[in-house]
This record gives sequence, structure tokens and C-alpha cells, in this order.
Amino acid sequence: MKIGYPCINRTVPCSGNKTFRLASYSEIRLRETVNNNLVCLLHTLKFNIDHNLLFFRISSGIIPFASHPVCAFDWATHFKNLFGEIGDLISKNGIRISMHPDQFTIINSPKSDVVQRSTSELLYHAQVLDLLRTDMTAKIQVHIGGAYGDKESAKSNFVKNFLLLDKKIQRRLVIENDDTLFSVRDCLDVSSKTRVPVLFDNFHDMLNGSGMDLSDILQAVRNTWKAKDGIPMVDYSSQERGKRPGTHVQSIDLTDFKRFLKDSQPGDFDVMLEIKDKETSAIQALQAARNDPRTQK
DNA sequence: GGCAGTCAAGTACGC
DNA sequence: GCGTACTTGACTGCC
Repeated sequence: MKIGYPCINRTVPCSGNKTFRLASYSEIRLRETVNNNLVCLLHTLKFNIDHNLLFFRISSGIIPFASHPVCAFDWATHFKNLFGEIGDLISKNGIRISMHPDQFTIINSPKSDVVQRSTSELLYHAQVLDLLRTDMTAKIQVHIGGAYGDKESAKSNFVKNFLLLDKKIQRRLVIENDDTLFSVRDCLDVSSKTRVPVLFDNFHDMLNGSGMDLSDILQAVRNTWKAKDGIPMVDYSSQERGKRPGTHVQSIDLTDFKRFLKDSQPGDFDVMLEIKDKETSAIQALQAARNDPRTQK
């Protein structure tokens, strides 16, 4: 079991999430921004290694406008060496990597232009993971997409469009249950037709329940991850008290987390903490899990 | 320097 | 059909 956090580190003295407005686009601006983001990623990963946080989600914004038509710059070639350096750090230290394209990436949309843009965005994500020379345990997580008034045909549309995707995307894609539409059960259903691994999000399952027990979910999900995919990835969060249902907690509730560790025994998986204070909670979680046999592996 | 409005992209929903 | 919420950090123009 590795423990990690997504995209942003608030301790390191840099931001790997720099971007700019489309109206300000220039090749120079892009080059400077990407260079900043990649160098900051390097610093962040070194911080993570120092704190034994060996699971990290790389921000989708690391290359701003990467899949946008405005971007004609060959950033992959230009930054090949820097990607290689970061990739070496990842592989030497056994860091697990994930990426999570944002809400605009919809594989099952009935609009072909939306699917086309989504495919470009997914190719960009796969390209980043390939440039880092990560193995197939590095994943791109997406949701099934929209329901469009008929969930079953929306799921079929996902399956149909998935089968048309480039192999570079297919081999890295995993599907995650969301908080309003598609539950773990829906994801397992889609997985049975696509062989896509299912990434379980405990918080989304609380909001949009599958009606399954945690142990049954984890067992079913585990079966969707093959040896080349690595052990399952799990997103973990809990509700911020007094806020709208679905608001991620500011800082980890260790009682809740320890209960989750206990209830999820004995199967192994890597945990991504979707908690607002990022590395601060991740360090606490790692400490809380220090006696869990899964973190000793 | 600080503040408020805005930002590439989609979907769901209320009116 | 249109406007807004969703979520969220960072950018940008304005004072």
C-alpha cells in the first residue's frame, strides 16, 4: 500500500500548476510555463520521496493547452530530457503515478466533436505517462460520463467508444465511480465488457451508493486489475462537516481513515487521499497506517 | 499589493 | 432555449 495526494504540494516553494489565459498564448509563454511546471514536479517528487509518499497524481494542467488546436509547439521533443530525468526519479524510487483528466473529458458523449476533443485530451495524458517511461501501472482515471436520460445506453456508448480508442489510451485507462450518476456497480458492468480496471472512490460511493458492502466492492474491483495494471488504486476522502454533501474534508479525519484501513483488510491497494490540505494529511495518514501490514510491503 | 471577476473544454437541471 | 451550478486554483484587469 502506497499513500499519496493529488497534483499540488503546498510545502514546496513552487507551483507546478502554472497556467495562463488562452488570450495570452504564445510559444514563449508556453515554454516558460511548462519548464516551471516540470521543474516543480521534480521538486515535489523529491519531497514525496523524502516523506515516503510514493503515490502521486500529476496535474492535467502540466502542459497548458496541450490538446488545444492553438498549441503547435512540439513540447514532447523540447522537454524530452526533463521528462526523462523525472521518469528516472519515478522508476528508481518505485513511485506510482496517476492522472485524472477533468470534467470535460467525456468518452460516451453523443456529440462526436466532444468525443474527438476528449480523445485528444486522453492522448495527451498517455503521452505524458509514456514520456516519463512509466510502466502500465501508471493510470489515467476517468468517469463513465453523462447519462443523457438513459444510463444503460450511456454505458453502452462508453463501451462502443472505448473500443475505438488508441491502444496507448486503452492500456492506461481506468474508470472511477462518480458521486451522482454511475456507481461502482455500473463501473463493474462496463468493466466486464471492456476489461477496464475499476478505481473505487469511497466518498463517491457514500454519495451515490452501489448498495454493496465495502469488502464485496474491494473484492470485485480487485478482479478487474490484472498483473500488468498493478494493485488497485483507491480514492479516499470524507465529508467536511457542515458543508454541502460532497465537499471534501479540509484535513484528514484519522478516526475515519483508521476505520477504513481496518474495514478494508486484508487486500492490498494504493490510496490517493483527495483531501484539501494535500501532503499535510497524507503524511498524517502514512503515520496512522504505519502498523498496517500492507504499508510494509 | 489586494480584490473581484473570469477562465478551453461538459452535463444536469430549473425556468 | 437559456442561465446557472458544479469545483477550484490561478490568472488578469482594475483600483
